[in-house]
Amino acid sequence: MSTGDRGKDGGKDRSFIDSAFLRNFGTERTSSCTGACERTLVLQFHIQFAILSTVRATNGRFFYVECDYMTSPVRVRFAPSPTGYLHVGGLRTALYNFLFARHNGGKFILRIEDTDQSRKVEGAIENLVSTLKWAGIEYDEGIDRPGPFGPYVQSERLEVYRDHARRLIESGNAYYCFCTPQRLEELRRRQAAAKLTSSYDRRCRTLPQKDAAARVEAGERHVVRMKIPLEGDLTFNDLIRGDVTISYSILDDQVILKSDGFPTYHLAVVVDDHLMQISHVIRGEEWLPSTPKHILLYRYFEWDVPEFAHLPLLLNPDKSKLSKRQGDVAVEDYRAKGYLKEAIVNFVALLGWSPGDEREIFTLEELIREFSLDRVGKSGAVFNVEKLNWLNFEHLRRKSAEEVLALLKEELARSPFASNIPGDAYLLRVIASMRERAGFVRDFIEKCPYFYQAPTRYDPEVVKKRWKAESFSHLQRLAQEFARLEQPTENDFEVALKRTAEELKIKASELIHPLRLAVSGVGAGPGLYEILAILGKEEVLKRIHTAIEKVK
RNA sequence: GGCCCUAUCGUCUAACGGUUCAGGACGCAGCCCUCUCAAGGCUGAAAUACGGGUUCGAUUCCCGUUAGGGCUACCA
Repeated sequence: MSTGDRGKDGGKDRSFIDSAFLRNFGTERTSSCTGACERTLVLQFHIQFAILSTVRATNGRFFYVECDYMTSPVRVRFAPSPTGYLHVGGLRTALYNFLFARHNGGKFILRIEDTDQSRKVEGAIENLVSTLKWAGIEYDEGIDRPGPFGPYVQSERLEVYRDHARRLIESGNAYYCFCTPQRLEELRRRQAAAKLTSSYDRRCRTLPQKDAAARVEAGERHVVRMKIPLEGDLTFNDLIRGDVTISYSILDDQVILKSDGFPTYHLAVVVDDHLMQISHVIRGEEWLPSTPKHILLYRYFEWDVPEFAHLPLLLNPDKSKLSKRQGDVAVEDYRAKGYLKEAIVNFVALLGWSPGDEREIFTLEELIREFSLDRVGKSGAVFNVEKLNWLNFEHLRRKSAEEVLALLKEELARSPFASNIPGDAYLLRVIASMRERAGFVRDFIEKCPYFYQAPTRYDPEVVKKRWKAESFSHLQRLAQEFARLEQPTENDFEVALKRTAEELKIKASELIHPLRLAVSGVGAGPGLYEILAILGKEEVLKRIHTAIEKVK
């Protein structure tokens, strides 16, 4: 919990606080505790639903709290730059924003941050959008969901940023800079050689505004830089980390408008977040150090500052920031590998957030119901595929047979058995028998190809272990028994097999194992009688005869 | 280098100063079940980085050390 001071408002304290808190503490508590105590409480409990419009002392000791309940003050956004694929870290950021919005009855916006022309990748936006939608993360406003604050693509808003840059120059909070990249490069080299912290030396900051304007007018290449106060520091509150203080002395006069006329992230994010009425900025921890620059911009524009929540990073197994080279990082990769969206969403939600009790399996709806920022942790989390696999298994298990059937048919269409896909009734029986053996949909094919095709080879290991010299005659005899059955069920097969074993004076397992090998080619799988019943008498007999000929 | 953030089993985490031999989950090992493989059940190994404080009492609060990460661009 933290203070949510929204700044300049004529001395009035305006904090975001939780409506539930207000209901609980609003009237009764205020009159039963001292002003100082109440104030502390309010500040500690601040959350997000209502604006505290008045906090004033009466009879010298008590505070009364009045509040305006806002209908739906929460507006959050996911603002990726379209550089190719959707990173799992990005998916988590998007998910947390989405969950936060839905949980609080707010809006979730998708904004594309494509202000770096050199990093633009063809088709990246489409891919981003389709992956997000696949995962079930639906946004209320965005590229293809028009809203009142569009356009939602930054490259289509260049005029807005230029206007705002101009405003900052006029108010004296930014200035034109004509330093060439060469000079800056040289500057950095000298600073490095002298073992100094590299930063812009602010040469153009003191240029007379008139001269600078004239040079711009004359067409001289330039950028716009924001002014950082020469001394002091800035403390802001992060919903996840608490107070963070950063000294101005280490901040650069950041470029906010590039020489190509595009804004940098810092300008664009602040302008858009304000114009789009974003209430909470929930983003990756990599932005924590530059947040003071953003807050400074809000102040320069005289805008209210939104709440900030910086999410811990996702890590590689070696704890470095999750990146390519150490496994897959694209959501698309996991999708292609056959992971269920339910599993990925569940898994990613648990990387940094926990429900507080011992539940592990969540649907998206349950996550919406349970999610809250104050149960988000502060430390980075390693992306651990083992647990994702387990979650995939759990979510697959929870799907109805019909759902799995649909998925299986899609998978079969892409498989070697595409030309000969069995009917639904048959597939349903396969699904029932393979359920607890399948972690992925494709396991209903790959772990039991014998349901789609007679074995073409017999696992040599199993042959060695289970196939005895007598097995030929035993199976011969068994085939004769089976041949007499009419439309045999699982139980009929079992009874017939046990009777045969008795007559042969051998243990049932001496028939079971060779038979399993004969019909499936492998040594593992569902119960044998289940397999037999699914395959059917004719197929079983055929496979027994083939095995007798081919196994040696 | 400078600045910022972080620190509980191998991994994800719970514990919001006190019924904690630090709980759960994944993974791992063993046992049970069993026609195999799974699933399931039971059991086990496994953690508060270190050092100082504060306190009657610290995983929990403070400081330092160490370690890891992030940032340090006319990239986001």
